[in-house]
Amino acid sequence: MPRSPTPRRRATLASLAAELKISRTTVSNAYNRPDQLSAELRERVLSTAKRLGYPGPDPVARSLRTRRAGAVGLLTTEPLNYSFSDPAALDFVAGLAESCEAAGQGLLLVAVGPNRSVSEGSAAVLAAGVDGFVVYSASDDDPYLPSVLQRQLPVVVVDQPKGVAGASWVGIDDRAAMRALAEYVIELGHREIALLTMRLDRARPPGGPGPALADTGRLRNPAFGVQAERIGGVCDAMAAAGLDPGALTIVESYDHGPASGGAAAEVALRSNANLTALMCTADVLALSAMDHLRARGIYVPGQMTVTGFDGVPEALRRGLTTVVQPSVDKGRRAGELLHLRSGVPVVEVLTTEVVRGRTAGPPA
Amino acid sequence: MPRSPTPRRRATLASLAAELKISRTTVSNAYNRPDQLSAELRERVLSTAKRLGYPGPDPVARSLRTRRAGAVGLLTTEPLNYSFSDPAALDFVAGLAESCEAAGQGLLLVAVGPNRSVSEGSAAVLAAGVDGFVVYSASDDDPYLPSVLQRQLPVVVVDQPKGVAGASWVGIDDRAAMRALAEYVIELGHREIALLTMRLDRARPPGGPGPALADTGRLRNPAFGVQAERIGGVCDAMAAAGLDPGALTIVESYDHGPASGGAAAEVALRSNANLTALMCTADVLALSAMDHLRARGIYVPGQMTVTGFDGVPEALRRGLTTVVQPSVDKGRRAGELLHLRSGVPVVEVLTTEVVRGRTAGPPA
DNA sequence: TTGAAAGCGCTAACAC
DNA sequence: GTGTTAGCGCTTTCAA
Repeated sequence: MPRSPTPRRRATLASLAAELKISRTTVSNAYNRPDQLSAELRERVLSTAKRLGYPGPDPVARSLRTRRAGAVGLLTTEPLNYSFSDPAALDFVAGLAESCEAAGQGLLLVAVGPNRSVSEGSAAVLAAGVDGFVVYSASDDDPYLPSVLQRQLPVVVVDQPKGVAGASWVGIDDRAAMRALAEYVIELGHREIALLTMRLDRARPPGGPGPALADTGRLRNPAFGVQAERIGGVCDAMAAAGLDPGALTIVESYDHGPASGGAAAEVALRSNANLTALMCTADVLALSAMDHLRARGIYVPGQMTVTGFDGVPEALRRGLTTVVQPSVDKGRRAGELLHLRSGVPVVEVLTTEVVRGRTAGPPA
Repeated sequence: MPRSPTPRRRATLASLAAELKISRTTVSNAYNRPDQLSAELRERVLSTAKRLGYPGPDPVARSLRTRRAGAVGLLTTEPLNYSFSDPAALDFVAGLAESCEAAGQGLLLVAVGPNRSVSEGSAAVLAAGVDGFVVYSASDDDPYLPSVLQRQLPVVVVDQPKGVAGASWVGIDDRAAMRALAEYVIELGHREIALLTMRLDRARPPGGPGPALADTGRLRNPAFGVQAERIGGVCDAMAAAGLDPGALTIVESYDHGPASGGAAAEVALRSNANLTALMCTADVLALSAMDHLRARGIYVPGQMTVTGFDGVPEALRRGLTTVVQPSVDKGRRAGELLHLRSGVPVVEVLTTEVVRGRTAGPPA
């Protein structure tokens, strides 16, 4: 079965030039600088290319020569379906993708995840053909961060960890935002408050897979700064109101599935039957908690106040009282900082807004 | 401000070798073949590398030399947040990412979207440093497909278009699956049926942005084969039951936002007040339609039967009668076929299952 | 165990 | 408008 002009060896720019008896430069120009040669010659080059099955300049070779990979690497802590199951994370990626697209850059999802060992993951980071990295919401002790830094490429950290030397940072003031929300809850009259958080540390807590009362050790030294900040914000508000932050019931949800919030709410309720408010560090947690409360016949906000964090569409639709943060902008901004490649690390704090929905009211 | 050993010029493998007065081969081996040199020497190489700030072999140069980019390109028709807003698409990407990860390959989201012109998008495809492409659910006349093919790399098409020469294909038998579902609906006694579809063509329909009764022209020659197949499946079932497929009310939803299904349902109801069943070519459409019906006080399934397609988690949770397709597997399989790089195009049809939920019943 | 030589395919200076 | 030259940084025979 003769397959049309398939030379045994793939055509290259050089072979095309030889065929046409012109220089490689001219062929290169035909692709990259159309104005540098006559239209006829260019046409002749392009048509010969088609005839020879030359696919155009090899991207890798070009990258080597120009020192630009044309892509941005995205490092996420969690496996993809996991991290993207949170609409806020998805919005972030969408924003990042948008800015990459506008800059003509690809977005490389670096193959790091639970299927591979840390050394394999590091190898993937070291082997990524990119011009810079975006690190999304990693723990302070993320095992891949050192490899990213080793590359000596521009890095933008989103959300956490804060203070990575030489890297830009984009995020929000989690502590202040959460404090503002907590102040509102306290103002409503709540005194018995529980806080449902996402994981505080990379290491699994001892007590099994489900949500559990947060371990003091984990609370004291959380690897995920964002959670720590949000907890801190609630404590700040309590302290400012003359309440004892130590009385706050904190439940950590290590794995986040669609029902984690409900399970965490259950743990909180069991731990303290007098609770009147459930504050959550993520909307997905709050929404799930609300579902659970409804199933248990606990009315929101009449019997229980529930708040979230993020401002994902479903939360706003359902009237959740929450902090809205600009997730898409975060992604966009992160990309822009990378594409700027000014070299100077930038810290950018985006604004948030407390949205008073229909899920917070005075305690019964 | 003296920044630690920052040579004016970035260290390279060659400069490291020169510094150590050993050959480049040996340095290369220190990174790639630890067994090819003594542990001490390797240690010396690595520590000198650290001292000089050498980040390890340049990925791009290595790719040029080894002829392997170490990444797979993913071409999606829709902008990211758009295509990922469908959980089925997200599952697909998760599956693909998983197989890439297992193969140690990165996943490059190619910068193609509405922010860039077609020629810019094509340039991005031509410039992507990848070893192969996955094309996800593109239209028959997708403007980037030719560029993908031009690259002469392994290609796996997912869902549509079918029959791309030289490319593998992974998908399901949409027609048979939809037919089976329609047979069930007809069997229940439904005669007045509407079908709500996703977009049938890349070009916007004339009648404005919202869902509209499908244009005959678009129906006759849909650019999105999957929709065509699913429509065909319903028609097959009707014809087999002695019904006139021409009586089917078809509403096309060009843009899909979270409320599109409801809007489409409204169009269908207005067009035919006697409808007793709303079949949808996607769960997201069906779920939104159900919300709309509830808001209108139309009881499902008592007054209206609703069916979906895909089997996304929320649909199953809500008891939607639908076709479950293995979206994650689709992604995984697509990746595997690419990593196989056998060269021989493969066609792989995954199995589906009709799930009889709580949203289909006999007509009132 | 190490080294020398030979490119991978391309583009950027610079000359003509 | 076109060609010549010189690498980009690396790996891979092959030979020592």
